[in-house]
Amino acid sequence: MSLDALPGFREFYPSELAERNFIIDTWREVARRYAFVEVDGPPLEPLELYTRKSGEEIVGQLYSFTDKGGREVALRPEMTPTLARMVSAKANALRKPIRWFSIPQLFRYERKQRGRLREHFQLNVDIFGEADVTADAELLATAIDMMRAFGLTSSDVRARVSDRRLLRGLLVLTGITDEMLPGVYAVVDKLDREPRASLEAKLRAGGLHDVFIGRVFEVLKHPDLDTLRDRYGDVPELREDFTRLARYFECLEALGVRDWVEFDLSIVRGLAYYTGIVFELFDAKRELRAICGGGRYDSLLKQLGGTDLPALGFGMGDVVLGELLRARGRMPVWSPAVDVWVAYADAGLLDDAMRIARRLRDRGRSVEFALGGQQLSRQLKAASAAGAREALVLQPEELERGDAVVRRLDTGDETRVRLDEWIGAH
RNA sequence: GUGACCGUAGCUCAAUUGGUUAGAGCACCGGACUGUGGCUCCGGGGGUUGGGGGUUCAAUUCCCCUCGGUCACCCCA
Repeated sequence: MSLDALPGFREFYPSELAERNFIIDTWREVARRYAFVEVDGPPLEPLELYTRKSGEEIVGQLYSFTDKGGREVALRPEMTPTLARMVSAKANALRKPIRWFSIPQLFRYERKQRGRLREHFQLNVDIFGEADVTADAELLATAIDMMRAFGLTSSDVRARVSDRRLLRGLLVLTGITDEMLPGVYAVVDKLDREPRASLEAKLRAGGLHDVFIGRVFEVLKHPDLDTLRDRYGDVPELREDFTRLARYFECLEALGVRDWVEFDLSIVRGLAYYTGIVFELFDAKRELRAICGGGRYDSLLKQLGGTDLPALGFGMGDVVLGELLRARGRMPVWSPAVDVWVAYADAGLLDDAMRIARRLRDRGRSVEFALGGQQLSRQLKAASAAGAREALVLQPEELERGDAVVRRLDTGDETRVRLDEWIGAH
């Protein structure tokens, strides 16, 4: 074929679609346990929904075009702006806190890489209208419980959490101003991936004096919470942040996920709109990209021109997660499954086979038979290949008497049955 | 967007220093075993060697361009 699928877009053959469905079904099931309800929005949105504010980072990677009506439109690169609009439109009518999840297919125009395509399915779980840290813990517990539902353990997957308010407070103490913060966040985000020298160079290029640079690294060399508290716990401006984080970990303990989580001040997340506790889930061996990321974005709804509601949420894509599940042997191997194969010894019995298939299908069974008049040995071979558990073998004389043979395809055992009774028992 | 490496049937790979109609295994379809499958044997379809151009008597093999893939960077979901 000369017309291949576009780069970065996937075709799902049966086994691949089965894997995708396994992931999505598990997401739905756990979201349901946590009492989140599912919503969805348009896959195509006005371009301005993303260019207006959101993150300017996204704009360069938008899958956008002009439609036939002259509108500038974009395939959705993320779900949050749509959700923000939906919440704002009915903010007064919706019971708070609003607990929503959605599983949109998202699109980005960028170079394909491992774990990163131009299209993916992403679970979004969000809570709107709750400012208390309990909601932050509930959200992370949901993400972690999903890992558990996939059969992964706390030695397969780790969660790292931080709080942008604490990080900001610590940096402000060192004399960093709000204008310098974005540049510093960008460097903090790369703390464990790049050598210190190149990070310092970046800060310097961002206009920071060496004095500040030294102080920034001084703060960041205490990644664990206890050390930070010992050192900065008495600072009045930070007291609230330490109290909140302590409560956060208490909640995580009560929700049963504490042992999956570690504090890491260097987690800031790329998106500019996060305002509070942020987190990432990643494989413990650090072989793959982040599995999931999220946090609190209290001011986003208002910034997008909607209601002023506190909000928090996370996104989890199917691509990295799928890679991890396969690598850890947690992805079910798909095989076809047919309940009953109706085989006929004589092509003249094909119509009888169809009538019997019809009756079994009416009863909800998955039934297949040879569409072309194949010889019996072919039919049974096909029945095995189709994953049929049993074959109903029709013979002219037996059928005349209302009998048939049921052959179990795994053991080869055969039993003679009264056809009507056997069908009725299904 | 930048850089490096790699492109032979659906998949995994062959093809002697460039040498005739590019082969094999698996998979698929069919035949043999003619009231019963998984084994075995036999056969079949399927490749303008990613595409285009160049060098040569001759290119899967050498050179250039292009497209695609992989990895890293960038950026992030």
